[in-house]
Amino acid sequence: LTEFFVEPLFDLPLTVTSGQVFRWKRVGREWRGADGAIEYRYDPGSRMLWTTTDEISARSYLGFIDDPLDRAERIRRLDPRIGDLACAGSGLGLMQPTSLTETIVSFLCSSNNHISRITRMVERLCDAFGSGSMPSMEAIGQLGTKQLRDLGFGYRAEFVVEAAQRLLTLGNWEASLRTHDRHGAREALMRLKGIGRKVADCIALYGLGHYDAVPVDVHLWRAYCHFYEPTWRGRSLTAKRYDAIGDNLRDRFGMDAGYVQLLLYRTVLT
DNA sequence: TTGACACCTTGC
DNA sequence: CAAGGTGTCA
Repeated sequence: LTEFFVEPLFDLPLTVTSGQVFRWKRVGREWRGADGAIEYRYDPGSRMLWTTTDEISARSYLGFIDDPLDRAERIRRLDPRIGDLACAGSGLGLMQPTSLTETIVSFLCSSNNHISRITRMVERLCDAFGSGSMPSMEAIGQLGTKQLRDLGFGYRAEFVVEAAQRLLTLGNWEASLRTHDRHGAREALMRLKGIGRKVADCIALYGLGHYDAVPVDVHLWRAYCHFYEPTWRGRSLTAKRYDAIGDNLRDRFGMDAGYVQLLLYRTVLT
């Protein structure tokens, strides 16, 4: 049981509501969140964070870094327009959840879906096991697709169960995924039904720590067209254009590419 | 390589 | 009627 003070520069509510994780919610005056079996509570008034893990791990999870202004300045130097967003949003953290199972399940649920429903689906899955925490991949692999449909997963029920079963055939699937580099991880993940480029890149960025992964959703597509490729406005997001966007942002921002993606996404979000 | 379409639910 | 896409098929 750990309690610590969160620096004023870090914006926890902004960070945990930015679509990187889905099990945070406001309860009265405070915020409560969960990552796998780890629990969090935060009081915005006192800026105190309470957690069942240790402070180092909690800060890593939240994407807290010591030099957010340096990162913002670094980005501003590479592209002043994006840098202005970075300076304004320097309290936004790039999260690193420890539960890879939760990240995979969450983003499997994210396709063609609302954040509010993604949250409901993940919460219901956790509640279905009584513990209230994310079940193991083994437990998920043993679920029936009907059970998940009853929990509101819709057609993604098949994706989740099949993905779990496929991963489990790897034997030590988590260690296996973590040995890959960014591209290798994406290739491996995309072999699973229900995981395309976008979902694979989300898992690589948030779940596997590949900070140069660039998930491209419809919001980032619009923002990218606005800033970098006006001729693409109104066109469709093809696989080729998708990969060109990631390559370009990596050329421009290097290992900050994933964070730039988050900034742009968060900015466009209502 | 590109575009078109269906797909479970739910929130607006 | 669209939502942080993906699979499938011309």
